[in-house]
Amino acid sequence: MNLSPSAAAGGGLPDQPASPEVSEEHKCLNSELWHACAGPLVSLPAVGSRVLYFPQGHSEQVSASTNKEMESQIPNYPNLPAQLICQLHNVTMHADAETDEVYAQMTLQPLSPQELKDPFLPAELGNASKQPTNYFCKTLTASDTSTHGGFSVPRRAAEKVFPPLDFTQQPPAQELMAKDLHGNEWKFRHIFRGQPKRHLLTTGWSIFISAKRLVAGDSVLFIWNDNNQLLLGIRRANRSQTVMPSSVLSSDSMHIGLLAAAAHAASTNSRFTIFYNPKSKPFRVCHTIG
Amino acid sequence: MNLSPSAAAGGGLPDQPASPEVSEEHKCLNSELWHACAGPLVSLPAVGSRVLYFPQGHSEQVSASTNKEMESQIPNYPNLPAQLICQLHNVTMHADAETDEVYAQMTLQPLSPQELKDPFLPAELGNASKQPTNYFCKTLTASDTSTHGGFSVPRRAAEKVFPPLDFTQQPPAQELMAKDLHGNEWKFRHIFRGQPKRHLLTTGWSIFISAKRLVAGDSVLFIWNDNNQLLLGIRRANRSQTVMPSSVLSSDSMHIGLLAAAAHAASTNSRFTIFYNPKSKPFRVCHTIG
DNA sequence: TTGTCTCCCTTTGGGAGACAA
DNA sequence: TTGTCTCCCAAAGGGAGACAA
Repeated sequence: MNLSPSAAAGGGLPDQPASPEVSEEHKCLNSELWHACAGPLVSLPAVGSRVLYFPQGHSEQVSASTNKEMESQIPNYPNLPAQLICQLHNVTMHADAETDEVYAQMTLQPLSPQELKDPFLPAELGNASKQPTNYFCKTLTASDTSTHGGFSVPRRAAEKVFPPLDFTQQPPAQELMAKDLHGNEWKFRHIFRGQPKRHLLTTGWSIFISAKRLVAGDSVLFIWNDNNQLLLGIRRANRSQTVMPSSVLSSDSMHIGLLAAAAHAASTNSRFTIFYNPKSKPFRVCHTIG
Repeated sequence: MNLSPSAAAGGGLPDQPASPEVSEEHKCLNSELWHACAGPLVSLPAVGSRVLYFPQGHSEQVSASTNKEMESQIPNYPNLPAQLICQLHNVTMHADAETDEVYAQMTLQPLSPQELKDPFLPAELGNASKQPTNYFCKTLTASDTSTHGGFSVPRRAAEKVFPPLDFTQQPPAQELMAKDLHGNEWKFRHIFRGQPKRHLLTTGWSIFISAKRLVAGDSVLFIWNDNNQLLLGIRRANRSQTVMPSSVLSSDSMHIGLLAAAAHAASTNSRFTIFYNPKSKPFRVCHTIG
């Protein structure tokens, strides 16, 4: 049993350096794919804009997503207001190495009272999330994820997003290459066959399904980027939460870390970094006018 | 492809409640299995004893184990000494849900100067880790982990640890049930066959190997507990580190959380919780005499 | 004593059209 | 239009002894 896409039949997984985390920093994750995966309700504030950050809300969200409960008291952070008005210095888009779920890393800097008095013209006011048009998203059926056979491509989706088939061939078929969020390539046979005729992805599909551990109810989405590359993203259905950082940090440290980092930044007006998971409860970075 | 042990051929995986983390708290992980997995160099301090805790060392260790680098400055914790003399209030043994690697959760309380003056008689001084005798540990070979065939049991190990076979049968064989660190049961066919004769685990073995994602170089260990149950633990070979808590906490928060929790506890003499991973660099909870 | 190989046969599962919702 | 089924055949894989380190 070989779950890696580097296996014979599947697409070639490029050799990974020791730390995938580091390598990911170096290449830019496709913004349209990120937004397509995040969904139409998610928008990222623009760099330079002012945002409201709620440390307590964020802490609760992390707590919920890791299924951890507090074991002891949380220290009080008298310097930590319920909400911080911050300037957004940096946003980078990421995808979890295990699950392909998208998240963003943001560098925030709390604004001093003086800076808050400064006039502020928001450069772009709430730039709505630009959902790409040249894409399709399909929720996987039991047949799509079964071991017998491949993926049934909705007709309009195939016609809109996949390169046109050569219908002089019998049957019409081609090889598709698609890059996932980490830049790994996956190879699929795209064929138009059956009675009645329909578009299917066959060879390569089941390797993708098992490598990404997709099940019926999860969604896949295909999209073309500006660089004429086919991209492939995932939206996982909600399911029993994974319990992530066991054996590394106690839940106390996790909570306190988040609050302490914000408190320290607030008292020194220095930058701090948060992870924004668009899939959690409504996150509390909001656009605001200074 | 079904990787769960609840599948037809394998042992029955008991129904899991929504949160495995919580359920694990309720049952007591077998101490001998924990120590066998942790190895002979690891010993846990006794509850009530005094220990030295090095927050900075712990922080660096977590940093190394998660492959995360700091993105911004760490605040200074003026109240946080380089080492804290603490009383150990609680120790619980755990195993990572993903990897089965053992770790311990400890509740520490920094001692006040007054308490430090109190006479202190260590109840048990450095109780050496009690390695069980009725156990064996084998490093898996390429054959043990290949898809063709099962697990070759070293002869003495099988005779010492497995129930004796009925040699009047031809071939002698029995069914073994073994519980892993999470209490899940795995079923194996134990047979004595071949030319020359040897002990083998066949049916059920490959399901275990793929479910636990074991590879050649990893080790398995079998042990009997007081309750007459066969237990099954894992020691993984060192390999490229997993990058654990991505998309949950920034590395900054992780560092700061650990230090801030210790600093807060130190200044208030309140209890705090740490995770002790015996596999990392020598950890810095040391026995000490008050 | 035990790790690897190869052989044999069962099981799994890709890939096709049939058929029905 | 597309989800599921079944059929057919290729590939994967378990379980056995052979053989050698």
